[in-house]
Amino acid sequence: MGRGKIEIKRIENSSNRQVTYSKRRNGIMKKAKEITVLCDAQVSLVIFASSGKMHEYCSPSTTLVDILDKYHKQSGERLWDAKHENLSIELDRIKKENDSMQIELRHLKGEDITSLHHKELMAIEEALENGLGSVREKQASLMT
Amino acid sequence: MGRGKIEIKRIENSSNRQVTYSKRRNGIMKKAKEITVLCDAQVSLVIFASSGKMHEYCSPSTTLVDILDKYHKQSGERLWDAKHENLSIELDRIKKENDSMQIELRHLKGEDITSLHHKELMAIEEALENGLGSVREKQASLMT
DNA sequence: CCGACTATATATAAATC
DNA sequence: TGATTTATATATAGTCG
Repeated sequence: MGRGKIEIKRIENSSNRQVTYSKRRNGIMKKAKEITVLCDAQVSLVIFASSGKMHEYCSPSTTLVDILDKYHKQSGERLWDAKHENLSIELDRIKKENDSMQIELRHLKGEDITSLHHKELMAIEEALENGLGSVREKQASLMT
Repeated sequence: MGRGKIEIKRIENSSNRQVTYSKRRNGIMKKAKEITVLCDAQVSLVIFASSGKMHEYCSPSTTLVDILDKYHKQSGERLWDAKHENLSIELDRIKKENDSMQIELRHLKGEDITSLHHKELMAIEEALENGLGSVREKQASLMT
């Protein structure tokens, strides 16, 4: 709708794309407001430009959270739970990583080693000797 | 836009309202798809009719969860509940703990120590000596 | 890069089937 | 009712300052 017809495909010229983006964004926002008023609908509209900038519209009389809540109920899709689950999984993973580092650290400090066997102790001893070697070398170099 | 101009206020005739709703809903959906393609934007659009029926559009290449996640980051608004927020705070805390343990481990292994000063090196050296002492003592006791 | 300005393409209100 | 067809209102692509 304009001087010339355009195909609906990515606008390659980046400044044209930006201009079209902001014009059309305004257009959609306006339409969203209109349908809200004309048909008393509830609308939530969130747009991210490729630049990462965000714009949103949400009908007055409601909030994004309300709309998502209704969405949640209607679609049966568990938006929150899914998000929640991902976080918990990551938390678990990192906690495990944490635990094993903590054990390694304790061992290197000579703690909690009573239950270790000869082979494991040898490995720790070697690691400590190597570390000590590096540190002493560094110390020496600082003495110039 | 049509045979007659209309004011932007609630359409009182309910069947007209319904008709206008579905026409305009289609229009907005189409516009949303177009801006997505033309300007590679990411769009999430959720509409509830007054009847309670829902319609949604979400750009391909993304999901509502992704968009909400970005929304959350940008707006700083608390879309997620308190429980969720706590999880994410804990995750951050544990990640930091993780990082500092990783650094400590590296130092004990003699890695990444070039930027350390004498005092710090001394502390590490002492820790290593202590560890080595404990480990060797344990080794000796195993030899019965 | 912006806003203002058209000429045209689209969307859609009302009419019609 | 609901789909299709107009006649008109709007949106907007390209242009200019």
